[in-house]
Amino acid sequence: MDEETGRRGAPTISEVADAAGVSRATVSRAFTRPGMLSPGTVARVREVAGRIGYVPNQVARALSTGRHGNIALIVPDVANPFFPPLIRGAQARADLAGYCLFLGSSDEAPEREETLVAKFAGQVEGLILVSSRLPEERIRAFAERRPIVVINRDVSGLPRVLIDTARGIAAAVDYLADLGHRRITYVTGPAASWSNQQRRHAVRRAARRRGIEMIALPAHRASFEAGREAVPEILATGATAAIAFDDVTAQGVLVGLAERRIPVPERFSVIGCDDVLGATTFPPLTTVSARCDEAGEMALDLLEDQLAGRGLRDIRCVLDTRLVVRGSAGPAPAA
Amino acid sequence: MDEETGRRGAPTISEVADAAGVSRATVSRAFTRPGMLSPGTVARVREVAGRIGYVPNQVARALSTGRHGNIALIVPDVANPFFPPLIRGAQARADLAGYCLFLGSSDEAPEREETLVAKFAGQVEGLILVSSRLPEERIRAFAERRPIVVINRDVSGLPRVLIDTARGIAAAVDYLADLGHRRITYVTGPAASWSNQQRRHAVRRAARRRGIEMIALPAHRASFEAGREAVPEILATGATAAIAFDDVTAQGVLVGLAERRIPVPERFSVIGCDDVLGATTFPPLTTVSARCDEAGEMALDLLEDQLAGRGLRDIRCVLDTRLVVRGSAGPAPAA
DNA sequence: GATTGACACGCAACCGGTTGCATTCCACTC
DNA sequence: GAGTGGAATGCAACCGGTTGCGTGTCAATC
Repeated sequence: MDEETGRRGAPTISEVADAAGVSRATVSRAFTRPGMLSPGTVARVREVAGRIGYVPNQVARALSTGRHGNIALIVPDVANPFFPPLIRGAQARADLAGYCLFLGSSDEAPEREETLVAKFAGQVEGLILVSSRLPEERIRAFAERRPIVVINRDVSGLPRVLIDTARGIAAAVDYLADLGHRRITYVTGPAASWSNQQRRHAVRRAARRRGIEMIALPAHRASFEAGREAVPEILATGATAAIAFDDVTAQGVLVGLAERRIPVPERFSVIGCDDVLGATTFPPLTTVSARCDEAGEMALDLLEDQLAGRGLRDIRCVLDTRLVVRGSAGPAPAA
Repeated sequence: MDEETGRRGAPTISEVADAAGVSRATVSRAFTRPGMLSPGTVARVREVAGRIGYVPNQVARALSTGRHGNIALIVPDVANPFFPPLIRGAQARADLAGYCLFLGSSDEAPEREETLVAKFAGQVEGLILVSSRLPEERIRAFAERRPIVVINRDVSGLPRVLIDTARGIAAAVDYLADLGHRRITYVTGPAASWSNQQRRHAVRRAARRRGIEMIALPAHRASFEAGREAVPEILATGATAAIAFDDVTAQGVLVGLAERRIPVPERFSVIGCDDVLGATTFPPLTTVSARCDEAGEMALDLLEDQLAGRGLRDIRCVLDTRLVVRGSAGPAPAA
């Protein structure tokens, strides 16, 4: 008993062994391989263990077996609503497989991500990196030490899951074109982001195919504010609709328009991407669903395969997307 | 080298010792107590270690020292915007103190929280439980094993930080009263929540003091939808303003009002609580700031004190709040 | 020149589990 | 009654670090 804190050291396997009159090996097996022991012994050991409050020490177990039972999931920013569904998906799968999920948030800073990964690497069996901001060679270096699965980052040679918004974006452009829009803008996201590049190209391609004009506007900062501040520029282009890099940016656009008393969708149409806001905006946001939850599930399945020794090293899972029509896009206003 | 995966076992302290021609103890000390060794030895050992890619094994270290260098932070739901600022605050402090923060999300389910805490308990030095949904005796039981700090839960005997919204709420009621509102509603949050009870009482007390009428409306579900669905009931009371349990609920109210083309704040005023949405709504939400980031910082500081052996076991930190005026509340409409 | 003490380093035990192998016991077969 | 095989359990090494204590070296002191 620690005098200072009143907290006593947890009972160890040896104490249980003494109390039950068996060897430490037997206690260990009573928990890990009960089939090896006589039913009576198992019951007796467990009873004693329960009585004195013994809980196997995970750390010691990990040291001798090399298996920690933990998986780390690192995201750039927990505050970004894109990630929680993904986290939840991964967590559900981790539960099923008996793994404990450790979450880390890097605040979009590569250095923080680096230290986070390094610290986690020693305590988990594998890691999932979401929208990693790390240089590719660093990711590869870590992958030498531990199995790694990446999400939304196309690192060849590693298992990766990519959300392919191209199809959904194309549907969004078609939708706008069908509604009579002839000039649209794309409000850009982080320049370094794989998703942003992919989305921007998708908008451009689809617009060209439909013969409508597309103007890309650089985002000066992150997300919401970027969207809000882009509104004057958007309007200056003479466009009648905007597709935003993500839902949060789209929400910014929505607010910027509301501030100028421009009714949506009557006078201007807005489409987001990711479908993370649900119907919490006004008007409810028409958006491209990214199925983030499935991305999380899939990443965990891939990692599990790696850990089990089965599963390919170089596998590229692409998740398709579709347009979710709500109320923020409508017919182009008469000129 | 593992034939299957191409991944080799990490170099151990023994390999470094052999390569550098010193004992394992010396290698260990070269990293943990360089002052004990001659500068030349330290340099040589580190050089060799770096060359063969040695990284101290955290698990082994934790086993022998009992110090893991990890802290767990468990929240009910990462998707709730209340938590990210708190997480960030805690993380910043953890960095400073050299701890690695493990995050867990319990999805509001006590059983999940229970297993999460149990799994984490063996691998961290201490835990922070935010808005825990666990029965008090369970929290106490875990606190026997590891230092625990709780946030927004008044468990006597444990270090706890409480966000006291009473003052801010009172200011909000005063503000509304000053603007001429005579009947207001409070849109309730989760019944089991400590914060909800506290806020509800605060509204009632302040309303009585100012001699205005206060009507509490039960929330049928969580947050956003609760707010949106409460709008008809709110309007039926004849009230001219609403204070919502939290910002997300307030956002729901805002959307519900917008759907009915009721302009805010011209015809109805809305005030939220927590200040987690910033100015991302339209109109920007007037709200009671909860200083969640500071709560996270403070909790980590308290935990650190516990771990260092200093610090009281039974300490109750109360964070004050204040009203943040934006644009969602205005003068009461003329009757 | 013997004594002393600081310094640098090695030895070996220890943290709390797991596990290959040896041992004991017993029922069963020939 | 000796031989055999399987079931139940113990022994002891091992996982990869940390650390108290002991030893050897060398310069300073008397």
